[in-house]
Amino acid sequence: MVATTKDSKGDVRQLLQGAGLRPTRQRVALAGMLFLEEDRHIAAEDLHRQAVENGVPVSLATVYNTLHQFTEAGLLRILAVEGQRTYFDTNTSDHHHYYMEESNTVMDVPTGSVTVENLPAPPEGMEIANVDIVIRLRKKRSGK
Amino acid sequence: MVATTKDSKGDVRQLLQGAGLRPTRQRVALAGMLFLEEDRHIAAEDLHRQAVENGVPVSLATVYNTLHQFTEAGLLRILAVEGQRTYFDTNTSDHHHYYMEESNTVMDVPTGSVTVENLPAPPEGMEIANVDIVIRLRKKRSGK
DNA sequence: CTGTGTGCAAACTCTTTGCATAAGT
DNA sequence: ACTTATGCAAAGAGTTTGCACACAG
Repeated sequence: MVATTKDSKGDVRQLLQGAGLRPTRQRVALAGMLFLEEDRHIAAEDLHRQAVENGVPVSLATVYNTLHQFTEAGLLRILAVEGQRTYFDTNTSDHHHYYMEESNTVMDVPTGSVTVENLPAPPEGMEIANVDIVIRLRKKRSGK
Repeated sequence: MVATTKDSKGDVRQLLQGAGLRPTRQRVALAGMLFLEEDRHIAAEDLHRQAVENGVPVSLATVYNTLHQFTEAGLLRILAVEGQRTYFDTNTSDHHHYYMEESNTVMDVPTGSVTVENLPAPPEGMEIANVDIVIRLRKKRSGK
């Protein structure tokens, strides 16, 4: 193994190499921000801002490229929430989401807490790729 | 309550007036295309193209304005599907969708055929605005 | 008539792309 | 060295906006 300052950093490099991606500075840094923390739902601009704040010089175009490369490698998943922004989800397993319009925020619904029943058979010749559930939340208004 | 399939043109005018919208030519024409047919899932550009093909001169900006006005009036609903396009759904009742990436098409899931169980309580101070389920479909591969 | 709606084009946001330069192996 | 990734800026898609003119009531 390579002697690096942190185990986790080495793991990130392996993750990238396993996906056939060169572990460049930018990719290692972005992968670190994405995968060493809790599950995240993030748009390209947010990740770019965070990278710059963390002293990682990376261009927005590279962030977009990288996010798509990670998605193709199966490390990320694209989230379907309304609006023009594309959110990427670091949790690629089967789970669902809360979406808050006011704050433009996405949160995981605790795993296993929603079940879908009576899924109908899909149309002829098609199969279900996945099921996404978005629970849209609003501020509770008591006496407006 | 949405009167569905077979309204007359007069009903469309009433629909608009009931929503506080002047029944202008463009709005009557667009409403006709939207509400006199089966439930539709349509993007602004598609509706605009259809209008022009039908000999209704309307600008794209007006189509956008109108779609948003209809949405505010509760006649339409915005669909959350991935991608940068905004789809409007003429069926505002509780139902869910198939989405086919290959053809960029949205279809209704037959009403009542999906039930969601165990919906978790939303976070403090929030309430559920609605629940959207998108069932993503892909072509079945024979060897499965 | 009076006020609202429409059309046009420009502005805006998010995302992608082309090409020269920089970095990784 | 040789190849692939990055950065920049410009282009692209989709959507919104401002303002003069047109139309509905």
